[in-house]
Amino acid sequence: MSSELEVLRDYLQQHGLRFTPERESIVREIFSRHDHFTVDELYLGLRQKRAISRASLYRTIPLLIEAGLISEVFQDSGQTRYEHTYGHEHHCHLRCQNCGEVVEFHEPVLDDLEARVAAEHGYISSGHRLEVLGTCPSCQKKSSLRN
Amino acid sequence: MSSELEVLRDYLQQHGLRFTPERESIVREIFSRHDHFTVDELYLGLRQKRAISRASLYRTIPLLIEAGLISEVFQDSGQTRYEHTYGHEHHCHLRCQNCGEVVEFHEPVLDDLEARVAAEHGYISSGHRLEVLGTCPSCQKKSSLRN
DNA sequence: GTAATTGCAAACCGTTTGCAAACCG
DNA sequence: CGGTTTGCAAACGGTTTGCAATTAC
Repeated sequence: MSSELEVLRDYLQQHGLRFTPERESIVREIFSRHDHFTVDELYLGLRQKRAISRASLYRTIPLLIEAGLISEVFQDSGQTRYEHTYGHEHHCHLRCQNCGEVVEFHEPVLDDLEARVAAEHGYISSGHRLEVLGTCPSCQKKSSLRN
Repeated sequence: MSSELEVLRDYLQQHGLRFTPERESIVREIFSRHDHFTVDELYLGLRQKRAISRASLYRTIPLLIEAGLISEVFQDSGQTRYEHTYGHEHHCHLRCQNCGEVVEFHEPVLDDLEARVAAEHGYISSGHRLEVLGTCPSCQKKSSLRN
């Protein structure tokens, strides 16, 4: 069981890339937060510790995805949101269309369904993304007050 | 059972909006194609019949989504892809990460799962989006040839 | 008649890229 | 030392918006 930094180091080495302090800081920052972040939020969070350009963030993110450390979660009004996934059980998202609140849930059934659907069409599956949309309890209250 | 144009007309009327020839053409074009289109593809398709500005397309699409005629399918290298959904059974997508091929499939289990997951968190659900990712048969062959 | 809609062109904004200096191995 | 990485600023491309003319109702 290796840490995210070891995963990064190994990935870089295997691809003839370099382990730089910038890349280390980015991974540290990403694994210190537990939210669905945008590149800009990451930039602002990092800025307090070490100045890193947005360009480097944009260049690093594809590497981290390739290395299996993070993944795209969804699009939020034009911006992509990411989460760290390495070391975490796969999960899906339940999102309130009104306020944007996100709840994570785990449904083992989906793994079987993924494999079955893929097989039925001759595909080899490599993952799935399920988003359930709805209205959260507190937004339900708010809208019932308005009526 | 009403047609897509009637749905459009009703939606517009109920919201104090106008039924224009442009909006009619857009809906006709969308329901004449059976693919996952981008705004630009729609623009090029329409252009042959009636010139409509991209601005009008961008302004009309949110209305059609609100009216329940179309929905976003997924992001494809920066562009949003849509499909017409009115009159069609809800389905999900199996996508090849290599060539982008998309297969649609229907899994009734997901409707139950959607309702159950939502209920468990006090949500009222309004839909779900599941994307299964993998490698299609023909891309599997290609990659086995390379090795 | 009057408010909604259209097309145009400019603005917007997240993301990508060319380049020269800095730096990892 | 050589090739990679960085930061900067400019470019890019999809989408949004202000405005004046047009049009649905």
